[in-house]
Amino acid sequence: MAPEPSEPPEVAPAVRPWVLHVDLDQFIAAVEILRRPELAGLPVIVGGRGDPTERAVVSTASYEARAFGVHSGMPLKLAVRKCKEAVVLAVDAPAYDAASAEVMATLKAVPGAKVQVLGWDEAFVGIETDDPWAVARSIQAAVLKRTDLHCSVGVGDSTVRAKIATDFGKPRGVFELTRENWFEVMGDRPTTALWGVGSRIAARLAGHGIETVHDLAHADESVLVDEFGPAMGPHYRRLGRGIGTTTVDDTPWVARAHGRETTYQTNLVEPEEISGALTALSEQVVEDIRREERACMRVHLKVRFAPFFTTTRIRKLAEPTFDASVIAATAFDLLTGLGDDRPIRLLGVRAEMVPPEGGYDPPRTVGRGGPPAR
DNA sequence: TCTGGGGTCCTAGGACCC
DNA sequence: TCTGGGGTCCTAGGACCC
Repeated sequence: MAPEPSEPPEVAPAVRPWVLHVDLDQFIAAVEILRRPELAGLPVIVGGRGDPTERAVVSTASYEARAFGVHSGMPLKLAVRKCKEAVVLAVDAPAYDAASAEVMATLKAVPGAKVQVLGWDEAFVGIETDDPWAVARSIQAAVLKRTDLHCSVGVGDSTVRAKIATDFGKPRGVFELTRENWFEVMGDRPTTALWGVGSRIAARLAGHGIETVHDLAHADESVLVDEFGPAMGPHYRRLGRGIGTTTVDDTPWVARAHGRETTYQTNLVEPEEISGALTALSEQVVEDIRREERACMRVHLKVRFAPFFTTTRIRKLAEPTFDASVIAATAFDLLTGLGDDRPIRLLGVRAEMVPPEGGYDPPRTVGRGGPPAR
């Protein structure tokens, strides 16, 4: 039994490892507004080729456009219907690559920081400090000074908590989420508030009466194992408690695969145009894997038939290859094997590459965010 | 309303081997 | 005739994230 202290101890804050999650505010829209200052304050939507009559979705909307109910992932046609006065711009990936590189270089220049890049506009920063808020503020200032871009920072004692904290800080703010305030902040929120729980998982959890983060944290582990398996079941319960890795992994990211996919403005029907499309996609994929000098060992075909049915097929190749015609022929063969002659809206070809010497270690979860390796 | 394009990882079940 | 138990590899499919 701990004695009651007569007065609170005056202790200096200890130096501890912290995880900071840095997330740029409306990144893509912000980059566009930087080079077209006259757009500041206007509703800006970036998506597709900038033509709202085409099949495309919103990549990012400015805060002004979001006020109209426009958000990422929304069909462009619907977005402009909601916000008729919006300025619609084409996606310019090279511009965002360049801006992103500046931001990440700024983060890597923070003394003692380990940086794990998660995407164009976000990264974990691991740092040992007695004042994570001061570090967060200095990062915001440094990024703004170098790139004219604003960011929000989540401060946490795990990657999961830091990542989730950021949203509460947006825009341009800092928010801290730790073991101390986790349940106070998150306990009553729906499970979808967790990084890695989407609508499908949430629905399966709800089937067991698990609706909130608190419910998940205190759920019967055997129920979760039965529903989700021995790896994912316990993982979801840990997620509900905000428990995750406490270290930031700054080893360079190694891609497992490269793929290209295209949604056709008019559906494909003729075999010749289908095989032509697969050839074009395969050639693009080969450009990417040649750059990495890692051959294709498995071909993934993705097909979206009209009106809206998507399926994938995989085939391992007898020999690793850089030959686009082999990849295209394999994809065509997989497509033929489906025996489905409905018109095609989308085709995708992905090349899974030969792993580097010694395999993938450590396994990375970039772009997924969540489940533990192993 | 009508749904992009880039990724990663997990599970289940069948084939096959010892 | 009835049928083990362990392991690996492969494919199909699902789910999630930015």
